[in-house]
Amino acid sequence: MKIATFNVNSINARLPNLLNWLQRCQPDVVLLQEIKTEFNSFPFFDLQLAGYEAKILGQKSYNGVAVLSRGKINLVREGLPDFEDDNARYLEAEIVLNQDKIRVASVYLPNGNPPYNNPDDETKFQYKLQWMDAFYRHAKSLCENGEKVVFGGDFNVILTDKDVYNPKLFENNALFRIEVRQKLKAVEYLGYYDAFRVLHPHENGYTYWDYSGNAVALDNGMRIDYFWLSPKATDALRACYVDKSPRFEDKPSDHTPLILELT
DNA sequence: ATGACGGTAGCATACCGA
Repeated sequence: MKIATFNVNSINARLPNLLNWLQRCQPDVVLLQEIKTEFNSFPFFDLQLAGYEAKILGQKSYNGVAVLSRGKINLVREGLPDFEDDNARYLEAEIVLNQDKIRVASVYLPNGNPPYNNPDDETKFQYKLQWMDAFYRHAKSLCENGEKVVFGGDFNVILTDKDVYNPKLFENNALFRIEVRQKLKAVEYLGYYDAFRVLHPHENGYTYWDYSGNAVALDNGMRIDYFWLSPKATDALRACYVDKSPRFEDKPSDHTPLILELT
């Protein structure tokens, strides 16, 4: 089973790029982030023609997450439990494919940096920390039932120095501050595995390059998209790798897909 | 310190992003 996570930075702006990539990659399940649209303007029909059913938690202009699958999708929850959230950032589903059943979630963490015109405003950072606490609590409740759980998405956290091209530049950035790294580490200590890092201890694994500053050519990237697997899912882990190809196409997202293969 | 670049809303410019 091939599962992908892809922050598309608007599904409607990205549709040709996304459809070309689906055709090449042929994933069974796709977790999308930043679809930036509501139900009524989501391209269900184009995706159906490409062979995918879709469940979405949409939002106009910002955020928005989706789960695509070639098999049946049973919606489990929209948003994190016991957490009031104005933003569409979490969608959990049960996928049944070839008599295999897994729980997947498309996850889009808050960025957490202050607005440019108010650099001392910590409101967004506090929201990010609260969001991560709610995610931790939910991840903890799921790790106790021993099933295959796959959290995939844009976690907006640079875990270590190795996960960014210039750690010094990001010292005070909300993606790299010690508070968020500790909170994501805490999820790992619950018993979840960072699928890419398990298999590739030395590669940088960048999944994001800024649009500006010739970042792709200079490989000025960061690893902020992850698959976090429960122990049962990790037992089935066969491969995890970055597919950089969509980043070189016309009108790319600033992220590129991370691919997971389970036996 | 600022801008580089891109998307959306909605029509000029503000907001968001990582």
